[in-house]
Amino acid sequence: MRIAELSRISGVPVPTIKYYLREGLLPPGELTSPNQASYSEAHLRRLRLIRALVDLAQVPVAQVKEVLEGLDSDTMSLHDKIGRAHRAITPQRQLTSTSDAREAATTQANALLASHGWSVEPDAPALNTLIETIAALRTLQQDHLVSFLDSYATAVEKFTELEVAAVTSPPGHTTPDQIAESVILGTILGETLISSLRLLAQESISANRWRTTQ
Amino acid sequence: MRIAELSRISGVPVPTIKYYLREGLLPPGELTSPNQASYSEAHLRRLRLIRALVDLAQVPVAQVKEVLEGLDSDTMSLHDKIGRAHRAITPQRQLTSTSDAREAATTQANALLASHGWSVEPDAPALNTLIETIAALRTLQQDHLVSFLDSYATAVEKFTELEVAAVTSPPGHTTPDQIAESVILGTILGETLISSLRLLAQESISANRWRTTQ
DNA sequence: CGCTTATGGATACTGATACTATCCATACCA
DNA sequence: TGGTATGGATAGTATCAGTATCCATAAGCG
Repeated sequence: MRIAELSRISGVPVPTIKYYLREGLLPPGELTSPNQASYSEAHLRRLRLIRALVDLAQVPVAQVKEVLEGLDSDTMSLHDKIGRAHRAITPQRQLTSTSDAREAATTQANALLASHGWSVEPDAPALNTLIETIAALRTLQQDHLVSFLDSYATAVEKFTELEVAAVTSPPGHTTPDQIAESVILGTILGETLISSLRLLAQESISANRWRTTQ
Repeated sequence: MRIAELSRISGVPVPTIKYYLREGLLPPGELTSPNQASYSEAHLRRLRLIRALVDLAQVPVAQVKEVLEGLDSDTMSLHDKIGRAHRAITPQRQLTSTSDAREAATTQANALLASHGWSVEPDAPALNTLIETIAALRTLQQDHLVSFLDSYATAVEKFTELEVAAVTSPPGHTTPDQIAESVILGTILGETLISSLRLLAQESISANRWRTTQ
């Protein structure tokens, strides 16, 4: 198919497709002549994947590129591909807390990891976020939220087990490529899914509880 | 205190504080003379709140303003304040799915809400996200993830109950203002917290399972 | 065959966002 | 009393995610 059809089917404007091609998010079409290329189903699928990450999961275009390069690699382990995806969806946050608040939060975060038997790299992107968030909540005197961390972690473990189960026992497809794509989509779009479910649950509970009170 | 001290304690540059003042995120200091103002502990606290929302939760500045205006309102119900916060952290997403995929996803989303007894407004910001995400996952042939939606929702309910408990039975403070702030922080920073915990759990499980395989 | 439309590739432009930088008249501080 | 800080206003900057324009060529139609 040509670019106009790709655009029509996907709903993505032609200039935007050209932009993704320029940025290397989308591999070039197969050239049939110097200024004519044909795009395949794989391009359509890739384009849809890009839009899901950009529009739904709000992943910056440059990070989407990183994720896709990981997906396309055939030397990288699945664990490393997941690491790339994690780095892509975790914004680099500067250290905003004071050093002693940060130290206390670090201790608490490490204790939490240890008590749940989670072993992660000390420079895991999410670890910094966790530490900074704990520090911020403490500084803002919201310690009660922090005290629920452990229960949060327990509930989160359930998610992750579900996800791993969903992905390692897939119904039909089983090529490593497809599994990798499932895992990455589960990681990234799963976030969007959980977030929206949480907000919906909150809205429902909140409506019952606080609609009339101040 | 003066602006230099506010900057020093908070770690936020003076020009940035001025920017927040201009944008109305931070109320003006009390003028002691035409070009001299003094800032209080309340300003420091508000500034920290702004930075937590902007830096940690990645809420756009314009949306932070919305949230704060909600917090400061004394006529708005807590439920409406939460609604503002939800709108602030849910990006307005254009409809990207085809209309029949969207229709199918809508049906499924509504069935999910019904089966969990969640009643939400039909224009709840998160509902659109949920629908679009389901539609995208189906289009990308990731139905197995969709089939776990129900278990996700069950796990999410636990979160929300925990959060409501954390907020409605606070240890010390109980003024409506403080409760509102706690709820909004729980809603927004809770998202950041859960997200980072999920990534950490994933990394740990992934390391054990997929470090060596492809 | 000729004419309109589409295409690939390159380059330039745009609008939004979140700051930074400068200026200036005044005020505090040693 | 002179150097630094301040409030307020205005202007400038960097980044991001597209859009727009151009051009030479190619495809499709009559």
